[in-house]
Amino acid sequence: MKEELLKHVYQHSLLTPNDLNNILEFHRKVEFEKGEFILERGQVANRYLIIQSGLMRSYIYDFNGNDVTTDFFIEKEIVIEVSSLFQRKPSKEYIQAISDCSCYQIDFNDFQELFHSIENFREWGRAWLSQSLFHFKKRSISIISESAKYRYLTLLKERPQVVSRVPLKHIASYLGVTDTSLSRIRKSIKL
Amino acid sequence: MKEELLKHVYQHSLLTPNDLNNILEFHRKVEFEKGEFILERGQVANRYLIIQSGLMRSYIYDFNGNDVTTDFFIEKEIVIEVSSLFQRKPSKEYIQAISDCSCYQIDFNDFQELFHSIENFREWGRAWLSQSLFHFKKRSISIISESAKYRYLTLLKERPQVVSRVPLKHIASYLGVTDTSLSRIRKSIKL
DNA sequence: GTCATTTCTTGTCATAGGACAAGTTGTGAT
DNA sequence: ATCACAACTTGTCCTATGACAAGAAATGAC
Repeated sequence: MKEELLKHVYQHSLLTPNDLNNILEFHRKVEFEKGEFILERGQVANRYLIIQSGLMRSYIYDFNGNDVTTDFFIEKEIVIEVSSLFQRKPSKEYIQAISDCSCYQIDFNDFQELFHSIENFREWGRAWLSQSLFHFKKRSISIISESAKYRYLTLLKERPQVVSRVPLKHIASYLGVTDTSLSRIRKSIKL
Repeated sequence: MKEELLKHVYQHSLLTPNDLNNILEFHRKVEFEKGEFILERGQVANRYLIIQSGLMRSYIYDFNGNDVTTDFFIEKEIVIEVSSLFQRKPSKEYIQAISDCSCYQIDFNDFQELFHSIENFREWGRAWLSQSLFHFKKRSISIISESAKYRYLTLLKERPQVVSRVPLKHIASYLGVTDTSLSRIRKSIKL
């Protein structure tokens, strides 16, 4: 189970079975209850997680004091606050479990050791970061140039698991609309 | 001149003078004329640049065929399309010189060699990528939760060089408003 | 210079989505 | 079962910004 999950996450054409086993060794199981914080504003992240079951979200308070969901994390995904973890600085974001979650965690120090000792692991890591950057670029463009309805339909298509399991208001803040508007968008789709 | 510029870009507490010299060796001067493309859609990026003088922008065509500016690059900044360069895949974006530019370039293969051989260089690289990710996250949040006027004022404060040297329409598409609106925003500020 | 093209401004009108408020439904705790 | 609270819906009204169009100003080519 652990092995299957982690191999899926770290699949990268160039990692040898040996490297992979070495990497897996450093992951240990952790559990979180619904509502629990994985990271809070002001803390320096010291690990990242891979979700085996459950659902999380990251969010931030904007200058009006509204909470804005920045991302969702579901099974087989990596839960990380990149800039806090890799720049060793206090997080602006919160990460919270939306449901009970069971995860594997790796500590920063162990990650560092692997990163600097396994060339193909850093290739994997860099590719992952690049992918993530691409994702956030796309998100900006989508907010700029697509209607709220279209953005919702896209999310529905690309992340149906998220849409069906997360409270509407969090989806709304992720999409950049009010919960009222999203409720109307849903209505207009059903009709 | 070269040395000063590149040392500024690669400043990272842990790089030794020796490492730094090693890195500088692989950078060579390149020039671009106004309007010239550094990268076009469909190409796989094979280098990145550091601008010594001049100004560039990256953009993408959204699904309506409008060009959306994704970023600006000025002196002392790194011009790169991360996901194309590090995932070795065709770029979705264009990068174009807005004015004549003189730059230093490093090829992907040389970068790879340095990246995998100098531990502190990869620390620098990872920190840079993390910072960049943070920047794009902030951008999404800003588009979601701030008014167009406020976003413009912020850009004006944080990147005055960009605002004063780039045609209004590119700034408008970067901010996610029409050029008409931005023109009105400018007017309202002057009054 | 002068012509063409691009950039920017301004006007009018339309509309997506916000603000606020009231209600309804759902869910969990005891 | 019932209470409290969170989640969602719906109504009314309002505003920031878009769409389109016409003109003015700046820029560049010859």
